[in-house]
Amino acid sequence: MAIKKEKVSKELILEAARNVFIEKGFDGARMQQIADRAGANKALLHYYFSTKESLFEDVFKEAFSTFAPHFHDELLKVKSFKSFLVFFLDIYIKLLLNHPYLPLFILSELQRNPDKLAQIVKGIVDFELIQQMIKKEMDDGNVVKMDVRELIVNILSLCIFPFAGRPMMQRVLWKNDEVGYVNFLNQRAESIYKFLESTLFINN
Amino acid sequence: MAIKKEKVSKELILEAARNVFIEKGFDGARMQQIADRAGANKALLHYYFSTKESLFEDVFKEAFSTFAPHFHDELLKVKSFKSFLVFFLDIYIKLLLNHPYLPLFILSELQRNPDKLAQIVKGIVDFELIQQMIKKEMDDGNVVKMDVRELIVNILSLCIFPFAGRPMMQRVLWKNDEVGYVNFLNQRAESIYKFLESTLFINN
DNA sequence: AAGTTATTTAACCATTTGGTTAATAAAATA
DNA sequence: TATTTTATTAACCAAATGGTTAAATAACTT
Repeated sequence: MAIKKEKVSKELILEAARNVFIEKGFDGARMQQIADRAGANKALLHYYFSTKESLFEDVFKEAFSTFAPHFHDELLKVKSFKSFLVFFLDIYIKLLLNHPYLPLFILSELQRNPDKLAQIVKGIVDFELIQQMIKKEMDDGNVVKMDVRELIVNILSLCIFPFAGRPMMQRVLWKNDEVGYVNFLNQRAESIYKFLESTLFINN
Repeated sequence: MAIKKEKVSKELILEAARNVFIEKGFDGARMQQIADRAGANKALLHYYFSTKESLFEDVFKEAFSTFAPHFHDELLKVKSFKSFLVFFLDIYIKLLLNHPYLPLFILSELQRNPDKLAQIVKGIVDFELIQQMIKKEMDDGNVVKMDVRELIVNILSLCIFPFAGRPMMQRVLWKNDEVGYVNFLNQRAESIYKFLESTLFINN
């Protein structure tokens, strides 16, 4: 049986690199494995992306952009923090369901190489507008007063940890029942909202 | 200046291995670096711990035992979920403050090698008693009714994520102000309690 | 079609890495 | 003290790994 030869290109390599790096991390990833998964010769990786570091940086930057919450347009359209929260939880949990390995990948690579990688992704994420918006809602008496950054960390904790901590949580709390855990994750946006509702909102 | 020769032993090697593995992960760790940091010859690592894998497993098991919440005695002594929560947050956040790199280490290694490592740490962590206790408190009307496992995940999220997500959170929300972030972490036990109080407890 | 450029590959290469060996030094034991 | 066991080391080794090179093939240009 002849080996089916497909078009090999920069994009196929990037795609393979994404998979391998996110699965194994920078240190665990092998250029040969990326080449194999792309159906390409290893030298071709160096032809398009000069070094492993450089290829990784491309992957990381893109991954970070995906993972980092973006607020631009929806922030402006929305009329209260309450509806923002509903909206945000919906899209962000959906995103994590589509990219469940991103959190741990981003966080561990960032920890292993904080300065260099932070440099690479500088300016991609910006919480300024959100912070202002929440602050205003607190001043207006719609949201319970607390440290805004703390509130954001709490919300992100509740979103991200179930994905990042899955290898542990699923085992010890769901007795390794994958279906059950996926159900839990699928409900996550609503669960978080319900959980937070009574804590956060005044005049409800 | 003569090089000071100290006693080199199994414990020094383990100590060095702990540091290096937790800092770099299994794939990023180098036996030579562990040897150097222990002030020992590389062959000595293989004398005491036969392979890198085996040395890593020892380190991982110990690290997991430290990281995993333990409930034994305090669970029995405590009279309500409310006081349990106060107690738990205090000791667990203190533990994380003392071992801030553990969460990301455990979680990423567990994700890279779930089955093997889960096998190694099987039985170390057990949430059964806690779940029963919380369930009873819900039935008694002291705690708001919800899925118990979900509640536990929420609490652990709020505890662990600020540490695991520090490389990202500190930059984007604290503008890389280390002192500010450490303050935040130091307050964490109280903050979490205050945040949860209004959500969780009935008749307060 | 001829010439030029871009893509792709097989074969190498130097370095790093986990691991081994055989010999030495230090303790323990008799 | 003599001997046996334990601890420690320098020197190696084979495999793996990121990276290079020079040649071949395919794709454009003219």
